[in-house]
Amino acid sequence: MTLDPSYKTKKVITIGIVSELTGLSVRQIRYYEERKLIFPERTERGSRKFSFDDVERLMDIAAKREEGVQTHEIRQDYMRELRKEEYKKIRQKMLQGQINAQFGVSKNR
Amino acid sequence: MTLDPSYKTKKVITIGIVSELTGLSVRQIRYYEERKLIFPERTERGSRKFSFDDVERLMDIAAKREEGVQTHEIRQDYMRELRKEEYKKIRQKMLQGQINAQFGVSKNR
DNA sequence: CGTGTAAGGAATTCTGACACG
DNA sequence: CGTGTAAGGAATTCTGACACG
Repeated sequence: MTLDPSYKTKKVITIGIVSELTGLSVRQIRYYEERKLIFPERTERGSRKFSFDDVERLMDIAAKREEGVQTHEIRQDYMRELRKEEYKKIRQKMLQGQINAQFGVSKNR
Repeated sequence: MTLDPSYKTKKVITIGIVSELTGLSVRQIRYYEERKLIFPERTERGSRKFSFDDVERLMDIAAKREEGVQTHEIRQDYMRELRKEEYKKIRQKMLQGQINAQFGVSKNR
């Protein structure tokens, strides 16, 4: 269970540098946010801040866009992935619950 | 041997955000660069870019400054640390050389 | 749909300098 | 020595809109 290295998820990179890092135009990056493909945070006065995770995701998006995949498809695929992750976690929890129950019963008998 | 996670050393953070992250004023950060305590990179037009490593180092510097340590002392201590690291690496290499020599000899006999 | 661009304003960053101490 | 500040300029970022397609 890796605790977030935090460097990867902390939102600290401005859009200009993200543009350099990804090769995308700032216009494209803003548009992908509008289409809810990425979720930068904002500084007090409204400037976008991105994480390295966002940068990687943008490179992923760029690759898909080059294949002609539309933004709404990219978003749907992404949400499906998230769902799968959720199920995994839930299954994991239920299993853990059963294990705990087993132990609980055998201990209290 | 951990290969640089690169998130930690990549220079992508602007001075304003570093200021928020560290609680230092941009004036202080610029001054510490002037005193050669940190070494940000520059964008094409000259804006400073820092890494998470730099941010951590700045928090370290801030702590020492609060203890009244002067910038030139902080720099000296830092260079001593770097020297020690160097020695370690060299010792390591020499040791490895001896080991290799041992193996070479025994194999060729 | 996805991206470029000009528009106008606000905030950022830069450097060199003066101030205080 | 270490840090604040006002100064002037350049570059960044933001939003909403028009353009093309």
